[in-house]
Amino acid sequence: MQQSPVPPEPPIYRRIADGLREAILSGELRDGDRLPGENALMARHGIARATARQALSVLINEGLAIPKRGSGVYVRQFHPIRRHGSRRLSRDRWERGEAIWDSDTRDRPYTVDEVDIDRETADDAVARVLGSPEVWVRRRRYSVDERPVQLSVSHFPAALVDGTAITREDTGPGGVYARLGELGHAPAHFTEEIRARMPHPHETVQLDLPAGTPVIVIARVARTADGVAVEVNEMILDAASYVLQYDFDS
Amino acid sequence: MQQSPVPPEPPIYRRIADGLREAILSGELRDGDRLPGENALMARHGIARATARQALSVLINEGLAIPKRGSGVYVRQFHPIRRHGSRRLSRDRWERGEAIWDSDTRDRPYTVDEVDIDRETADDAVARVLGSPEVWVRRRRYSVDERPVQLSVSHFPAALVDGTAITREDTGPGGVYARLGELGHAPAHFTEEIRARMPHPHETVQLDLPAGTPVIVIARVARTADGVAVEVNEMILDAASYVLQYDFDS
DNA sequence: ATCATTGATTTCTCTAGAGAAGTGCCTCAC
DNA sequence: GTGAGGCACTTCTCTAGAGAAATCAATGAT
Repeated sequence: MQQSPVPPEPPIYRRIADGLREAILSGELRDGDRLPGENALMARHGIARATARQALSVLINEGLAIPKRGSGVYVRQFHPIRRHGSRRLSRDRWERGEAIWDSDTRDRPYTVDEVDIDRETADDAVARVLGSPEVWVRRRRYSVDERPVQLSVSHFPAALVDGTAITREDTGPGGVYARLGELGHAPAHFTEEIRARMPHPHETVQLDLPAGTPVIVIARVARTADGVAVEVNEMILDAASYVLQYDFDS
Repeated sequence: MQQSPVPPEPPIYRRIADGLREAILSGELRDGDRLPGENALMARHGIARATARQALSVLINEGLAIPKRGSGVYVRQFHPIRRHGSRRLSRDRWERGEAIWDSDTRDRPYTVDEVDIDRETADDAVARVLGSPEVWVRRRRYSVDERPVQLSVSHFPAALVDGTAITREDTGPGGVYARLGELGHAPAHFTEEIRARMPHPHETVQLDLPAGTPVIVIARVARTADGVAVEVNEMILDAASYVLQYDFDS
C-alpha cells in the first residue's frame, strides 16, 4: 500500500474561494465588481448550492466581498478616514505625502446622529481609573457621509461635572474639553489603549457592519496636568473606515 | 387572516447562536468550557445538522468559540500582551494599575523563530517614504510561550546599510537601532499607522490563527532627528494577543 | 509499565432539493 | 412620460442523509 506524504489537497469550497480571492487581490476584479454568484458557481463547477455558498462565505467573512440579497455578491472597498492621536505632532508630517496607506485627504465632516446622556454607576475598571463609582455618561454615534463609523461612550466623575453643561446635550462652544478647562481641570495627558476584535451584535446593528468587518476599540483616558483622570472614553470604530496614526519621539 | 406588523423573528440558527452567545458573555460558560456540539443541538432543537453547524459558525466567526475537530467546540479566551508605543511616557503610568484592560503584567520573553533577510526592490509606498527603491528587507516571526503572535517586515534603504551588520542575521548588541546610531542615523521620531482587518491566508497559516480572529497591522516609520526616514516596518499582530498603548500630551 | 489497536464521538465536507424574501428590470395601462 | 404590476433572478434558510478525518479513551498485547 502506498500511504504518501500526501499533500492533502484542500476541499472544493476552499479551492474555489482561493481562486476568487486571487482575482480580487490581483486586481482582476475591482472595487464594486460583481462576483460569480451561487448559481454561476454551481453550474461552472458542478457542485451543490451549499458548497457554492460555503465558498462565497469564506470571502465574505474575510471582508473581501459583500452579499446583496436579490442582487449578487460584490467586491468590497476600503476608503479609510485618518484619525490622529497627537494632533500637535502629527498633522503637518503626514500631509507632506509621507503616509504609508491611502486615506481621504480632505477632512470629511462628521455628524453626531445619536446622543444619550445619563447618570450611572460605572463598571469596575472605569470606576477605579476615575476614582469614582458615580459617573455621567455621554453616548454618541458619529457618521460620515451618512454612514455610521464610530460609537463613543464618555465617562466623567459625577462630583466633578454635576450641574455643568457636560450633563446637557449641548455642551457649548469648544465641547466638553473647554468646559473641563473652565472648571480648572483641563486635560493635558492622554492614554489610549487599542484592541481589535469582531463586533458584538449591537455594534453590528448600530454601525451597520457587513460580515467580516472587525472593530477597533479605543479606551482613552484624559488626565489633568496633575495626573487626575477626568474622562474615560471608549470608542468603537468600524475598522474598514479608519486608519489610526500616532507620532512620538524616542 | 391576520397579517401582522410582523416583528420578523430571526431565523432558527441565529436564535440558537444568540442563546449560546448570551451564555458566554454572561459568564455562564467560561474560558475553555465546552459548548453543546452539532449533535447536541440537533437533538435539543430538532434541527438538521447543517442548521446546527450554521449556529456554531456564527460564534466561531465572531471569535467567541474555537472548534476542535474530533473533540468539540470550546469557549475562547483573551489574555493579551501589552505593547507600548512611546516607552518613555508609557511604562511607569500603566504599571500603577491604571489600565482599562487586563493584560499580563510580567514581561513574557519572546523568541524570534524565523528570520529571512534579502535585498529587494520595494513597493511604491515604501520606496516613496524611504526615498529609495532598493532596500534591504528583514522578515521575522515572534513567538511568546511557543505561540506565534507577530510577523514583522523591516525595510532599510540599501545605500545606507549595504555591508553593515543590518544585512546579517545577527545584528549584534542593541539590534538594528544601535547599528543605525553608529552610522550616524539614530532614529529619533516614529510614526505608526494602525489598521485592523481579517487576515490573509498566509497570515492565518504563519500566525496559526483560528477563525474569527482579526489582525492588527502597524506600519511604522522611523526617522532621524533631521527627519530622514531610515526604516519602514510593517507588523502583523494577532489581534487576540495584543493591547496597544499610546501616551501623549495635548 | 508501555505501546499499538480499536471503537465511539466529534467536527468537516458535500449532495440534492425546496420554499421564502429581496432586487431590479421590463411591460403595460394610463 | 410615468407609475404600477409582474416576473426573473438572486441570496437566504432549512431539511435529510452520508462518508471522511481527527480526537480521545479504553482495551489488549508485549
